[in-house]
Amino acid sequence: MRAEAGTGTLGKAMAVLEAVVTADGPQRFTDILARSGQPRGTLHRLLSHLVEEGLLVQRRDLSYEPGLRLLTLAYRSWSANRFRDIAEPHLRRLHELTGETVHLGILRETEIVYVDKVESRQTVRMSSQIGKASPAYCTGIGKAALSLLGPAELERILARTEFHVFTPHTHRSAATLLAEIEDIRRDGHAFDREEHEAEIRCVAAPILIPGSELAAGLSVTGPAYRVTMEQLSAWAAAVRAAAQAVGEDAAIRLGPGRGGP
Amino acid sequence: MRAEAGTGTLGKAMAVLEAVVTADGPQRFTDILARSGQPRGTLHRLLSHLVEEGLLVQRRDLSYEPGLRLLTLAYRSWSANRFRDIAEPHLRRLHELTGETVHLGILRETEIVYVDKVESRQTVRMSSQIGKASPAYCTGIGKAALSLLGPAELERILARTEFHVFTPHTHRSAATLLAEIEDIRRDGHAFDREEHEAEIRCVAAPILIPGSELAAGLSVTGPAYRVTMEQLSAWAAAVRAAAQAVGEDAAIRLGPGRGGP
DNA sequence: AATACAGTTCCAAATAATGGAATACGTTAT
DNA sequence: ATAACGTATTCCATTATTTGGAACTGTATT
Repeated sequence: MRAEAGTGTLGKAMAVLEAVVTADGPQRFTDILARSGQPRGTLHRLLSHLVEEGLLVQRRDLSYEPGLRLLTLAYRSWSANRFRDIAEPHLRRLHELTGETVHLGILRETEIVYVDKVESRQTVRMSSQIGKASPAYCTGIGKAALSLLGPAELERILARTEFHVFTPHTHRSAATLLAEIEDIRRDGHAFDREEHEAEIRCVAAPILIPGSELAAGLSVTGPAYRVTMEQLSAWAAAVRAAAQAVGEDAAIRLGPGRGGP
Repeated sequence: MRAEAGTGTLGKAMAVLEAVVTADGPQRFTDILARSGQPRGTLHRLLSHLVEEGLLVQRRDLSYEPGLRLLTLAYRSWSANRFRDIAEPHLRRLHELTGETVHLGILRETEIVYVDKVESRQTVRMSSQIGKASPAYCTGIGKAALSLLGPAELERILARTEFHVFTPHTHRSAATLLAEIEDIRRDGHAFDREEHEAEIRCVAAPILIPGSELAAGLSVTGPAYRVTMEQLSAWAAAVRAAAQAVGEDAAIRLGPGRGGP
């Protein structure tokens, strides 16, 4: 497990929590012991505290799994998120125009976190993937959001990015990515040319969230067999317009005062 | 703010986090100072740690709001939740049968937390309200789940319950609730007769989650103008059957070994 | 019964948290 | 300009919590 920063006890607790949450099944004490590298005594107390707080639950067989408190906290913060609320009608409109799935995402470090989604097919899980985090360097919204950053911040993020190769089209280094980011700045929109998932393409545009120093974006995504690059290019103007509209709405309704993303 | 238990530093941090998350807008330092009752120095360090961990975000105007890490953690634990996964097809089947909204909920202390939902109308927010917590004593799933508890646990929960009156039909005391819980144990299903929200009724059945010591339930909910008590009674057998099926599936696929809710 | 393994408890030492007070910052009023 | 105010931040000696190795308990396994 990664070394935790200068966040003292809280950092350790969160690292342990993360270790349990990212594992695929219930974790026994020894599993977590190995994953976390904490000494036995310390880990035991940490786990008790996490259970007492409802962040973890202990099963009858003593193994640990995520507790419901996380879900409740996330629900509260999600439904109080004014930025998402403001963006929603614009996402809907874009979905009606294109018939394809529309995403709203916010950049956090090297990842893009999806905070809303509008889609046709009802087959869907959760709001399918609200809260899901994907690498920024190989997703449309991610690259769009990166294009908003200043040089120093961009460099810091890229230095931390691991260029994992997902498909033949995935960027393999910062060099090619930086070149594309130049294009994105010029054009005002970004494409995902099957870089993260094969057979999945998207066109995205950046949004600056006023008040917070957050970089966000929205996108239209579709399967390659149905959505050609020409089709995406044709939608680009509408995507830029929607992003712009969200930004303006947010500037008015969030501003420096009450309420925020 | 409620006094935090013996969870040391983590408890304080979570209390502060909760204070920010439950507030309706971004909170300034002084707001949180008043709400949390922590001394200035302590609170300031706590907030920095929460921000460093990504649990809070600080805006340009210095106010604090929920960070994205909560959403990501919740997403991971939700999508890895095998109990929800197992229940899902049964919820879907029940939805197809009734045409009304179907919920899956798990009891946590005095509240029922919704962990999945299947509904027709696509107008919906988030998975509308996954992660939302409602009082157990006035909801169908809540009362169904309470009926699974032993006397000691039930008493402990009821002692902590505040009987807030939401509608003319809301239980006003433990006495009437306990009487109804007897009925629920006998019948195997529970009704919500517009007790939490006016014009909203539901029929629910309890599920015992094996492995965890969790009490859960599922329900069919509809608006009073469309769903009569007779209709709900007619659905009760199907709801019981679905709950039973989820329980059996879970017993097989969760068991004492790998994987869990 | 003996052995191995997993989880829990203990406690002196180390460390991080504490919190009151002083300081810096930004804003509005004089 | 300058003063006055409200707010956020930093400081640091004290204190309480965390730390973590080791001993202990309980439960399977041979």
